[in-house]
Amino acid sequence: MLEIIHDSSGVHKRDPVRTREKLLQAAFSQIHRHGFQAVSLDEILRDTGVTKGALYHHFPNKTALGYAVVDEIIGPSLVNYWVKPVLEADEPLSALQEVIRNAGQSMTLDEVKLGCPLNNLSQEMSSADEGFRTRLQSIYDQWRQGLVSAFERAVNNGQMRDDVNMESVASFIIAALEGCIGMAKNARNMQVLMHCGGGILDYIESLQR
Amino acid sequence: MLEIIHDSSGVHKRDPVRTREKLLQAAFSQIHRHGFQAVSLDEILRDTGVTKGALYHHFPNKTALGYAVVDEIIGPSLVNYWVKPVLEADEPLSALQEVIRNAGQSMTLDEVKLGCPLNNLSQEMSSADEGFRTRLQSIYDQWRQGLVSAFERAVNNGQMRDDVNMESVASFIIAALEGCIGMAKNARNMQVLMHCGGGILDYIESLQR
DNA sequence: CAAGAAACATACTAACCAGTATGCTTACAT
DNA sequence: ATGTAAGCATACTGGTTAGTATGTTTCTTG
Repeated sequence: MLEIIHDSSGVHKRDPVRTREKLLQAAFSQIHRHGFQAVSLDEILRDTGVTKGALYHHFPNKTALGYAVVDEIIGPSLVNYWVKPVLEADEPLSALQEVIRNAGQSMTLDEVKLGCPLNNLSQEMSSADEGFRTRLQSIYDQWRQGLVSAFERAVNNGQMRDDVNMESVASFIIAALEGCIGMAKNARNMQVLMHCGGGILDYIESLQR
Repeated sequence: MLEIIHDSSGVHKRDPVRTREKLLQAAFSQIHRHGFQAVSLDEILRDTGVTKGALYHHFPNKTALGYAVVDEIIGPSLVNYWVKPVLEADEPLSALQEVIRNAGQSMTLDEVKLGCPLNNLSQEMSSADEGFRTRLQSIYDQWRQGLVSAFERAVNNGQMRDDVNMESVASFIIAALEGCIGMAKNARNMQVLMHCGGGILDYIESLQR
């Protein structure tokens, strides 16, 4: 009666690496939108066209899928976007300001509404699941340590004041950034993001010498 | 066979006001710990000893209970703790610093682990339920407007620089505060809270004249 | 090419949870 | 005191969800 019209090739090619990647991406997207606990595995399966058997072949349970999203997507992309450019720059403070400005300008309202994946997950899961908390914490640690070593270079180059506690400054900047995005997310307002971001830029400016 | 040993008086006194209050408090506590969506109504009923019939007599559904927690508990307590003292003080900037210092010192590690109820709920619910978002946003608005009018007084008294955008400053301070608490919550670490808080205090100091 | 393992597919289960139906009890107004 | 409504109690329902059981197909390797 009904022809099989799916997969035009007529052949069921298998690509376990790609299947796993599709699951990770769909899971990330869903988690970003709804939070980990509110995510339905069935929804992920619908999004990807993968079946339950395949999902549970690649991941032992929902939590493991969440961990993989943190380790393989959220962590690397944050380091890549926020840490690496600052770490590699000749003028770390200016580079940091540039990254922040760039984020503020390139972010769409839709992205603002979703908030920062790292902060979202932290707030949701840190008290519910220790495995999430430690994984997310290690991302924050990388971020902070990246800023600190960038600051050390800036001080050595005579580009930055040396009368500040670099750990404190790094923590404060990260916290302020997450706070700004969270604020703008709730307000659904780009201007709030810009206002807050401006405060951070001013603060960083005050570290320059 | 089995005597009724509960309620020693032997009489079932009714106190609808108190019943409602118990539900609100238990709901607040559960929401603070687990987030709104993860809260089980059955758990609230267990905590309070109230039955499902009573709960649904006082609240039409779970969402309405959540709204009431925001309107009647989270909002008032935030205004009372963070806004009123600053609004009434002779020296608003110093008063704000004092409130922040006080919060940092009086907060226990357990409280830090739970995070800020306002921020927790915002991050969780702002994209999931518009009713929550607007209610929480109006709390943030009260806070911000409170700070702005405090700043206006400070400027008029010659206690504060007049070359800053007060809305921006207020937004930035609130965002930084929430960011700090969120950071410390995930780190489960009082020192992180103190470091970040120190950054905010320094920033406020830079507004003084 | 055969055999075993990896990769998937389908159907099912058990638990949980918000919400409902229904009936009983206390309080209050007339 | 009595009728009526507010306040509360209990049992149930329908839907959803993570996870499992079991079978089938594709791939790899000797």
